[in-house]
Amino acid sequence: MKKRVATIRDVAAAAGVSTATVSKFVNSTQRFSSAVEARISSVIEELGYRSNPMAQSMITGRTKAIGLSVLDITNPHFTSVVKGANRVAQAHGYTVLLVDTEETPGRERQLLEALSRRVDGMIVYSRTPEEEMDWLPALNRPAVYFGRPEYLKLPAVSSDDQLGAFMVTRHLATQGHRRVAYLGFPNSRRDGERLAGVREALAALGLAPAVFAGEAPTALAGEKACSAILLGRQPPDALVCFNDLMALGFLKAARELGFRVPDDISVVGFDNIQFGSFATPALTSVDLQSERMGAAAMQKLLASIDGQEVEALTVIDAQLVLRDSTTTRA
Amino acid sequence: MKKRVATIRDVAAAAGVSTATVSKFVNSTQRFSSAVEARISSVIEELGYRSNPMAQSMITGRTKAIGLSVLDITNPHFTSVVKGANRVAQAHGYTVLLVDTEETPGRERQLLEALSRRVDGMIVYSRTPEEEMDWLPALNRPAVYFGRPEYLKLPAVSSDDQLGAFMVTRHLATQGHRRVAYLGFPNSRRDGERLAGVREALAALGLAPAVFAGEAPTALAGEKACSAILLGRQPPDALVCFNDLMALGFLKAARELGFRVPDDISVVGFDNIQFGSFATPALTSVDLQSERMGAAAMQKLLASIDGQEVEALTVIDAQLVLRDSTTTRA
DNA sequence: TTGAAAGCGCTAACAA
DNA sequence: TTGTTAGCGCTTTCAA
Repeated sequence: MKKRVATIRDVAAAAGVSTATVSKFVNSTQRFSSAVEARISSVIEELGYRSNPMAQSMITGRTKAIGLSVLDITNPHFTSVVKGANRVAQAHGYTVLLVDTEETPGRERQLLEALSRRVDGMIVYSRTPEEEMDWLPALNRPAVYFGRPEYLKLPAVSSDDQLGAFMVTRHLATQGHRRVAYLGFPNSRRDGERLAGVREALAALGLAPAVFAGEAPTALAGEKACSAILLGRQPPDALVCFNDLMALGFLKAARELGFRVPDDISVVGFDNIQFGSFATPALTSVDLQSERMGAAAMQKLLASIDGQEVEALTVIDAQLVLRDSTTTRA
Repeated sequence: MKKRVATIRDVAAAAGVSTATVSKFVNSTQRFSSAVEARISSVIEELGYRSNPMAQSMITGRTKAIGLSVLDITNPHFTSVVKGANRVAQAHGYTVLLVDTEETPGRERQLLEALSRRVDGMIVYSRTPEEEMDWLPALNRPAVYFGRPEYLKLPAVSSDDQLGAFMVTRHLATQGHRRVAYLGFPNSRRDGERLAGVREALAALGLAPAVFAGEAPTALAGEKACSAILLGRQPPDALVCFNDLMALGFLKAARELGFRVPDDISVVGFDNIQFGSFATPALTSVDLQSERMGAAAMQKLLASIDGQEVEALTVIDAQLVLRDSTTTRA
């Protein structure tokens, strides 16, 4: 016996009204006589009727779903972004379709294009150069972009990376560090801003950073980069890492090489992931408020889906969180 | 000017064929004369036609989407599960709708019921007692369950928690530990199995564990539980924690209390999250192969959607990963 | 206050 | 090889 799900027609028939009436009642677009409403209600209850969201979407063109694409769900920064976005979405009755591009921009376009027809809007955290993302606005769906788009005309949410980097570098300088290095991940859109912040703060003192490049925004890359930084001819007395993951890897490798943080070198990262506080020494970090970023992006997207005007760029500010991986230099 | 998207009818008209022909061609359910195929192709290209997945789903009843519900996306264990599941889904052309129940079972049912009509199947990682989840099979959608269902008749994927706990406890015993304690999280379905494994291994030596209960499966709960464990009258010489997060928190608090791990106490966790290796000392852990679990669950679900027979229970085995938080006792 | 009827964009028999 | 024709389950004028 095939158990068919009840349709609006079944309800209408059983309640002795038209499908139009049921539809309007269910969506509370119109009130009816209490007799009718009661009848419909009880039939719905009895039949266990639930409207078919597909059919509904087909007509209304709205799916109550949002596509969210991140670079790597395994990175706690992105996890927090997802958390924040998801929370807001849920509160508004939306569900999140997750796209993890796994740091491979190749599939990104394909995935998002396929997704675009199944969602009411998308939030995109991408590494692809803006100039190669013309297809995104062309999808003709409300979208929010993470970062500071210069070419793309899309509402965006961004952290203030340059200011964050400036702040932490300035702090390091104030604490007496003079040989500040930056371990970056040049492939990232944010890398330039962070480096600029470091440069800016140092330039005020007539200094410049040594710059190192990691091969990925991961702990492993941080580990690998360590020896070149610490065992070079002019080892720095402070290191600003592109993110906490790299900093964590660096910390581990430094210890294995026999260096002591922060005595030999102060280390800071970005993102303030929770695991920074469980490292030894606990990691000083620039908190970009990842979860708030995700929430802000979702809020913005929902507002724009709702037809509201949204400002072009929302900047979430950075906050320096001091822990034990930084110290004062004589 | 309203830019309308091309429908199958537009394509059919422009190519001088019927919509049925276009449909069959697009879905490659049938071949046509090369002249016709060429004409359709070029029209599709020209009009930028893409089939409307909603309309398609409404008819076929398949959405090419899978609902995946986890307890807390912020926990790296779940993150890895999502990663594994997502990878398999993507490879099969499915997208993942993420549901983060945030450890609050209240919304779970509501969220999943709403989701069930928009997905072809679901994977559920839940904390709700099985007896209260009758609604899940009632949703009448293929589903895969994480754990070992006894009441629910659902295909499942599970780690071998008891064996994992047995292994690590046995190892601790072999290394000379005699006062092994367990810091659990009784709300979890897995807690009982892990504790049973600890008990089993200890019983072989005529020993029994001291059992402590954490208030959440988080690092913070691990921190909080620390003092009661270390400063009690009979402090243990080894502690098995419910998961790595709790172990990490414990490690931190223990250090703050002036204890030394592993000299004063050996500590192990479950999940083998990547951040365990960045703690000091690096955390010994039972690797449950979270990512593989996610992948296995998705594979199983897709197979069952595909109409294949799937075995009731897939067990992913646990592997002990030794690091520096455990040692040998005299 | 209620209902009839025309679709939304597509697929799937079935015909030709 | 191609087309005709019913719908899928629902919303939405528009009329009663």
